[in-house]
Amino acid sequence: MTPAGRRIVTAAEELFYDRGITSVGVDLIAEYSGVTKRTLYNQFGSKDHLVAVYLAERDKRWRSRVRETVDGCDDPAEAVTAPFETLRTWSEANTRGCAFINALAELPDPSHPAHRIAADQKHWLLTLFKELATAAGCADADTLATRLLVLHEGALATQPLPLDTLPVSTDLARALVRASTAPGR
Amino acid sequence: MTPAGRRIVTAAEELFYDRGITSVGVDLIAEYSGVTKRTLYNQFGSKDHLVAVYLAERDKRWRSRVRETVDGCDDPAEAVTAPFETLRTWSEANTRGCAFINALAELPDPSHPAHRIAADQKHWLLTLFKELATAAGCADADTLATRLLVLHEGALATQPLPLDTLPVSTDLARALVRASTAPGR
DNA sequence: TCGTAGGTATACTGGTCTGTGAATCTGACG
DNA sequence: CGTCAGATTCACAGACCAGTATACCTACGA
Repeated sequence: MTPAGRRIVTAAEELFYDRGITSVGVDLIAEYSGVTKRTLYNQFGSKDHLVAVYLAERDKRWRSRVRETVDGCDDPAEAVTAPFETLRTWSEANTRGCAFINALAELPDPSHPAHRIAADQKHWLLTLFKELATAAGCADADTLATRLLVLHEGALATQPLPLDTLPVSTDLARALVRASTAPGR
Repeated sequence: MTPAGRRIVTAAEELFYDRGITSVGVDLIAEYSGVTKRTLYNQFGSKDHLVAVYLAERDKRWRSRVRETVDGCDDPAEAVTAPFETLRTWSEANTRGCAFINALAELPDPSHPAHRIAADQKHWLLTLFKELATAAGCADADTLATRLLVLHEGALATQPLPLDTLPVSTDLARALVRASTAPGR
């Protein structure tokens, strides 16, 4: 990707997330990234494609943050709930909820690439939870993983509201992991 | 509200939810409800106001459905998770996630009436969970209520994705209620 | 030295959007 | 019969939007 292309994606990430995809026009993105609209179209071809790149790039950044947090855990049981810790720091700069759920809300057409990207992201997180739970020796890793995903998404979805759900979600997630690794079970 | 006004709101409920607020123009709503655009503006003044009415009306319908389900429960412990049962039947005709979360995604301006309506809705559900938990004699009703809310919103948010999270969420919700009313605690 | 890729500058097309103006119609109710 | 609110008809303003056309500039590598 050319330097101009990179600047465009950076601007798109900020504007699309903060103001919504439909509300942000290509002219604004071009102006914001100090680039001509012609360049934007030479690089990405269409707004829809730029939206797809924006989501894919954001997904990539988020996954590497999660991976970092997971790898920074000594205890395998602690690692299972590492994505909740990522969410805590991630939320400091991202207070408009989940970019992928939001994108689905704005782009109802199921054939839009955004739908595949969003589905892939959630599926990736579910699989990660499964793998981490299995590695930590949790009972019924499949159910536990789905439970953790629901808690994660619930905390993320309610983030734009004045409810402060993350601490409670994280606590419950840890309790579930603890319970499924308890010697009694 | 005049008969025409009611038809407009009905059309708006369907179109806004299924296709997104920004993607649906007032012309489409007018055509869909068999009414002139002039009438629409005479009744509601602006699209933003119509959006607010749409959300308020949907909220009203949903609350009465929840109340019905709650009132249909014999066991107070069963009543605590009644909103999850409502969500099950509600989801049969509403597969695009939460209309309020979606509205926040599309309307980033915090001064838009949609924000207040959405916040009120989630706050109402949280309070309901608290009341029901207290009535059922649950320990730590406040924390339990927040946990249930997160599960509810998580199931709702992941609904547009191919994940089938509702059964697992409902099971966990019931288990949490059971645990907090156990004689041991 | 010359071609080419990446970028700039600017004007423009065709369409859609929210919202308004002005005149007319219709039916219920006093 | 007269009034008036609700509704229709239809044209139109003004803004914005995605995407295109054309011409030009610049740096770099064969």
